[in-house]
Amino acid sequence: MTNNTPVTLKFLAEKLKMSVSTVSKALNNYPTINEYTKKRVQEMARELHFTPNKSAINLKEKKSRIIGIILPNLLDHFFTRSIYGVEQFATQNGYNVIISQSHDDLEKEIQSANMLLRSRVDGLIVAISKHTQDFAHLDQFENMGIPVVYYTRNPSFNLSCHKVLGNTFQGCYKATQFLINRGHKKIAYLGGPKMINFTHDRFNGYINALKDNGVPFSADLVAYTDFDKENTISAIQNLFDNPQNTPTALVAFKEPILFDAIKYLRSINHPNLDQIECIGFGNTSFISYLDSPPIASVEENPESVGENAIKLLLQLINREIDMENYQKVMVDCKLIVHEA
Amino acid sequence: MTNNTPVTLKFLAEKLKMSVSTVSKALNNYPTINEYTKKRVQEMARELHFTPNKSAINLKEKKSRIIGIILPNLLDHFFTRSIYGVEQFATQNGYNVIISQSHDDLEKEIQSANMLLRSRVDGLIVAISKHTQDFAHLDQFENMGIPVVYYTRNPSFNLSCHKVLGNTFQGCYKATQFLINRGHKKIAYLGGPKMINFTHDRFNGYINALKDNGVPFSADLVAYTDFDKENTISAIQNLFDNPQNTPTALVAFKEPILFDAIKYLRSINHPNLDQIECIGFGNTSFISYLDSPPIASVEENPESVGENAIKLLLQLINREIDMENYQKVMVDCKLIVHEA
DNA sequence: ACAATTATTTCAAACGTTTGAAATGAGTTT
DNA sequence: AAACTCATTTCAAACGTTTGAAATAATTGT
Repeated sequence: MTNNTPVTLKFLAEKLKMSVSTVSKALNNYPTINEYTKKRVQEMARELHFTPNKSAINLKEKKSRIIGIILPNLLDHFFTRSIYGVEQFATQNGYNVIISQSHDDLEKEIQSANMLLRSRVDGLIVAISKHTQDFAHLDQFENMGIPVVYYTRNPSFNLSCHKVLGNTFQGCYKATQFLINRGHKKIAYLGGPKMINFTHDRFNGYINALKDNGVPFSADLVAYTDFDKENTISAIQNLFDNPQNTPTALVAFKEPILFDAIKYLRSINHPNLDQIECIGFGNTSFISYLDSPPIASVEENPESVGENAIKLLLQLINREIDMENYQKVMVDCKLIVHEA
Repeated sequence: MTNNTPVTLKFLAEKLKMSVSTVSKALNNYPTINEYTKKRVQEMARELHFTPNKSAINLKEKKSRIIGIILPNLLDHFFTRSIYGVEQFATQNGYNVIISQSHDDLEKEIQSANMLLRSRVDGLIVAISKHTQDFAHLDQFENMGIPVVYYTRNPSFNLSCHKVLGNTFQGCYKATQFLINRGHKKIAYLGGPKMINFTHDRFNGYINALKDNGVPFSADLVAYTDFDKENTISAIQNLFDNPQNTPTALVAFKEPILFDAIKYLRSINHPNLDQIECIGFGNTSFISYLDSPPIASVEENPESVGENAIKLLLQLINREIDMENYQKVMVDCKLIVHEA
């Protein structure tokens, strides 16, 4: 049932014995085209299943109505949820989205960037890989006048770029404050990989909450881990190695890390485990299945982060905001207290 | 720092004082072009950051080197993992991937299909929405000579399409067999939404394993649920409502459903909960955090499903397999027994 | 009936590439 | 010096669309 001649404007024009431009204008509902003509053209187009060729349109219009997203991976629910926000708003505004995973690999990120550049995306939203230090592959876009919005993972030192971030400082502050309010004095902080910049923002939130409440800070109560399990366990061992002076609460960088930590403490039958209250970033749906769930979660509102990123990007694309007028948008976190 | 004149072949040609075709051929490494010329062109291209315009190429070549994926959503790890397989193999073969979520909404699925059609994807991989009964929006592709591979969720009644499926019959058979081998006689089956076709394949796997082992079947031991929590609970109530004649094992359609079930049984303090052995489809990473984890999981190998889908699709695109020669590929499931 | 006005359609160029055919240029051979 | 090679470059058309300007057709006023 395969058609051999593709259905193009030209083909329609020949069928209808009129010019290509009339057909084009009729389909695009130009006011100068006679209503009856429009009807005939549209009917024929429908009948023959005419589908405009986007490549041709892009070429002519010099824009693709595609926006690109580069992110580390799709297995992290933060990112998949953020895409939801992007896609929703993009589609509403007539844009399509190409998602490309870097798998936290710089080489792959460069490849993704190049392919999106060749595809002439109208704008780019990117969460950089763990290893991105050099930004040549991303700067290309701005050099070609294509706006870039960094979201979540961004070059922290660089002020000359547009950013949309979770207000992770505030999230960690809230979490710490919450634990202090519940009477905890020895609150541990388990941070994430040090090269991810907001590890430090969270730490600052933690520190500031302590300070503002007159709770003394102790370096013994701070440890770091990457997402690796063994690493987490040894960090936890450091934090909890002193049985008579053990933390009573824990703020963790991300829930999977927290779960590993809790699991470990259970496995060694930590004496005060029941009294330890934990909070992690993420608000995973799986929490409801855990037997000793965290007392609360820091909800980072990824959909909102995504939505803010695409909103900003569209403003840049439409030149409603000047590209050199660098924006920084912060999305608040919300502390979700889980029912007992 | 925005360039005003875009760097095109023409622009390079003018700079180098040669014709557009020479530049094009030089960049594409034509043998008729002088080596020194090639060097000069390539150098200039690099220097000016020339990026070929994919829309123009697509238009000329009549192919996009893009393959489209439509799937219900990205929150289900089955799908995100399957994408991994697709992307990997696609990239290796010079194809890019556009992912579009239907959110299990038919209208959205139709929109996605149309946009991918306009983008002139070279092939389509699709897992249909729960509500897809009519396939006009997907048949369009085949009518235009664009191959379509259905994966996982597919029109079960339709033999005239290419399919890549998890061998869900075999997976459920294995799970049931495993439980029988462990001495269970009263094994419950908790199925998924009836409109998802492989709900029935799994049921058949269950039934056949019972039959092959001479274990009597009882309709009381079968219940269905969609992904809704209340629904699951009432299904579980039906299965376990008779305290003196309760199942000793359970095979569940999908792990989140299983987790809801277990959680409910705990919440009512079901007397024999400790003896009940459960298996679900999915092999979620979160299992390791559960206190009463399933004894085993049916691993559906989504990466492999994805990889098989893209492999088949590429063969169809390259006309190595005739489009009318409908293929059906089954990917085996693996039973993963969790350590105690 | 003829110009003037308005409605409608068509022309033609452009977007950035690719590619077979034709042209050019530099050597060779006679 | 004419004729022939061969290497290299250029021409020109094509892909499918959009759009301002020009052309044509239909309607109105006088």
